[in-house]
Amino acid sequence: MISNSKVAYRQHDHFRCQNAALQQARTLCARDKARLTPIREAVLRLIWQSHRPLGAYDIIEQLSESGGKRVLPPTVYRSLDFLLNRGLVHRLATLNAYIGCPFPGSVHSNVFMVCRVCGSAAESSVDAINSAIVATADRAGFEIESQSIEVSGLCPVCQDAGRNEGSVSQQSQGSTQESSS
Amino acid sequence: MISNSKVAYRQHDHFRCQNAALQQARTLCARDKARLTPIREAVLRLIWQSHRPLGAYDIIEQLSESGGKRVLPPTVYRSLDFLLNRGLVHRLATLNAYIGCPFPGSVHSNVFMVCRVCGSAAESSVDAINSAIVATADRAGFEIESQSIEVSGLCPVCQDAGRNEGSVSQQSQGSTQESSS
DNA sequence: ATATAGTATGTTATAACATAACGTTTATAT
DNA sequence: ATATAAACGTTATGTTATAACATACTATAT
Repeated sequence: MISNSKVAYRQHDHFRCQNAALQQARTLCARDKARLTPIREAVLRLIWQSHRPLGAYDIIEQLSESGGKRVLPPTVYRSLDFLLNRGLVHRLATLNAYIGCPFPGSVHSNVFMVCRVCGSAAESSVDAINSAIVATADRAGFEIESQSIEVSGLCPVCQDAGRNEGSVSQQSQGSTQESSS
Repeated sequence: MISNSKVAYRQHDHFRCQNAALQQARTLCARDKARLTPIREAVLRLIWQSHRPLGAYDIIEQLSESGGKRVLPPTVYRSLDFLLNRGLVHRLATLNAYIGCPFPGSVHSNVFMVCRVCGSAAESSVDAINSAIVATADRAGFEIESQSIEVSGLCPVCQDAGRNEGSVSQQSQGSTQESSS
């Protein structure tokens, strides 16, 4: 089992997540002689600004604002492809959104738990799930090449907030960054 | 365990699938006093024309052709919403496509196994997977509301076809119907 | 039979997500 | 320095989905 659920939904020093992710990315790219160009790094940094999956057009918007110059879709989608191929980010199909991988480099099949309220997502890699899916595929004679496991619901923090009668939390899921650290 | 993988990928009397699905839909809708209108039934019928998930715009296209009159997106999306809410069809997020549910009415959490080559998809509901996911969510304190489990790869038929050197199969995944019965 | 309330559908427009195609620039190896 | 490949810029368009409002249909109570 490997998971970031303990940290993803809660307040924490998110700069450490972000910096760790960037450092890992640099290391992995250097090892593979892949070029983590400024654009690619900027995209990765934006994705790691929170634990909330980020849409491609949010990235385009933010990149355009910070850089002064208009960034166009192909630029961002190309960076996303690069990061996806290297396992540095994942795409969440149910949201059309992208999230940083907290443990790149390790081969793993993942479950994403996305909070409907705050939008944060945690990733877990669990052998039991994987082997159950493999067993199911085997029974069907199906040869697995890739998989997507996404769960939507309420994270622990938003469950508590709900019990305390909608007082706290309920972070906007809009396109701009907020302290979801 | 409940699955249609034995039939989904292989040649079979698909009219029986289609008719059974329509009959079940009528029964369920009657029971729930929900109106399975002509448009909704036509959409469901199109979705059940094969075991391949069908895109919304494919449905729009086919409906427009058969009806003589242009059908517009909201019409189809509204029917899809109806069918989704009743559990008569599922949406596959990784494909932006819709597929008939072979066992509506029964509460189940599903794995979809989508063949990359022929495009057919089978659905299985497996307790072991479900409980592994529930256990994972529990460990994270996450409350599940919905889930999406999609596996892509090769179905048994296309594996065989591949071994026999790309001779057979390789059905087009285009927008028009073909014998995927 | 008629009013009415609710549900379903028609219609126009646009939002949101993604890629094709081609030209230019930049990095890297020789 | 030059050739090559990789990355990026730019224009255009493809694909999926929904908002908003108008009209029509259906069921029900009177």
